[in-house]
Amino acid sequence: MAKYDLAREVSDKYSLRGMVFTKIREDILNGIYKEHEELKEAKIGKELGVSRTPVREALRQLELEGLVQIIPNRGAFVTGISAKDVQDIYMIRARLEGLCARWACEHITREQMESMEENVYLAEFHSAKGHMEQLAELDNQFHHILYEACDSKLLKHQLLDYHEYLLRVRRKALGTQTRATVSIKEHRAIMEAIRAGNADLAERLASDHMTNAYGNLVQNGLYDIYKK
Amino acid sequence: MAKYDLAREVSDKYSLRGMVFTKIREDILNGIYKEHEELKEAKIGKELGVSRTPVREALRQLELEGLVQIIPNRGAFVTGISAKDVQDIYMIRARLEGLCARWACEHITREQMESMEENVYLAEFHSAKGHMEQLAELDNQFHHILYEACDSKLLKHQLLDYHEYLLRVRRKALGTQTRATVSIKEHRAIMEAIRAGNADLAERLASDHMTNAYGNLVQNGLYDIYKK
DNA sequence: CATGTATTAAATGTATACAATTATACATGC
DNA sequence: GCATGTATAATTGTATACATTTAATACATG
Repeated sequence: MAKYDLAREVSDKYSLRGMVFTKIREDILNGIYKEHEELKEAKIGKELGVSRTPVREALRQLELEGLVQIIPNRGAFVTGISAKDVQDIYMIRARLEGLCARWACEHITREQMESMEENVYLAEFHSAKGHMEQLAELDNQFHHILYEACDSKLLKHQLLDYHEYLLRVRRKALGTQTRATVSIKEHRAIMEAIRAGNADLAERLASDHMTNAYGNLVQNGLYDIYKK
Repeated sequence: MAKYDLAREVSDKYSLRGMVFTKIREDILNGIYKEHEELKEAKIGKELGVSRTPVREALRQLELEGLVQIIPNRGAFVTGISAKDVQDIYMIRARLEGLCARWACEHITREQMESMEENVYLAEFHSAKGHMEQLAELDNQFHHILYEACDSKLLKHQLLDYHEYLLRVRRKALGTQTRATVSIKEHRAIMEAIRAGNADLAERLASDHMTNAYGNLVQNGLYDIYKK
């Protein structure tokens, strides 16, 4: 579980900078800081009880994450995620999750395979029982296991980026029971393709899984994360 | 030309931090700082005539770029690019350049299309004349035009990242005349597919273009950028 | 001689002070 | 009334000082 945690190696959580980074990041992803809002170093530092230095460093990092835009001598502003951005990310992920599934066919360990199977079983169980709360976390976990299993530091890093970027969007999308049910079926199909070592099938299924998720998102009008 | 420049919007070049960021980045990519070498804030600051503050900020950003690893309370170390990393990047790029070409079919502007055509003509000309020096830059330019034409901020950003990451590798790979000739032919095919609006073909050609480039790289034993 | 420990040195982490830049308010001129 | 210019305030950019942590060294001990 901790093994597939969202925690990123980068930006240690125990330094002030790391904490500030994580805090601002979450506040942006949770909509506490709105699009185009200015993030003033002194104000944030005061709120968190730290000096400007760690705040500055955190903001500079968030710039590279694409969550804030820094205009020299002006300040840091929250860069919103547009509807097109969301669409682009899903299409990009469709390709990359496909590639990830393909590589997982070759590189998945016995332990990871068992984790994945267990994840699918659990999801099916909770879905049948109507425990919707657990499903979001299980969905998270499924993808993290997949990212680990592809055995590519770079691809994993990239997919984690996008995955976290869309956290808010995804939470809402999985709220609808029908999508959750379908999603789990797709997870099972992907899992079985990987277990069978069928790379072509696994790639196609994982890719379609993303396309379908996005289709569901659009269908429910949830594509604009700042409107709903 | 300037329009398709390598310059990144992020990390302004005119602040000290931006300059330090760019400098260290280039020094790593050019092999001046070797793999696992420690980058000490005070030393670098002294060499560049600035204080530790902009150096620190630059290092923290480079961490997110994946070029350095920062161990808390220990220091910043150059993270090398392994042979597997290079392979992974080419495979990832194969997918993403394909997607990029697909989107370019729909979104390319008349002006961009003309730039691309001109680029191919010029490359063919210089190739025939044996002007190898120009080809690397033209190859750069071709891909940058493509990244612009896809009209996706996110995809462009991602591909630029990988593209710059592999700068050194690519320069060497294009050194062989045979590959340069083939590469230009592939550029022409991609260009014509985009002009014809054939998205499926464009995607496949752009994807294969990457696969072939990597194949050439391996064939010439250039995959380990730290050995050769 | 090897090993463990205390001391010292050096590096990073953070806070603060100062400089440079930008935004705001208000006055002045047309 | 509107534009423009200037003074002031606020904010970021950078440098430096201090705190904390880690690494290195010397030395004592078995």
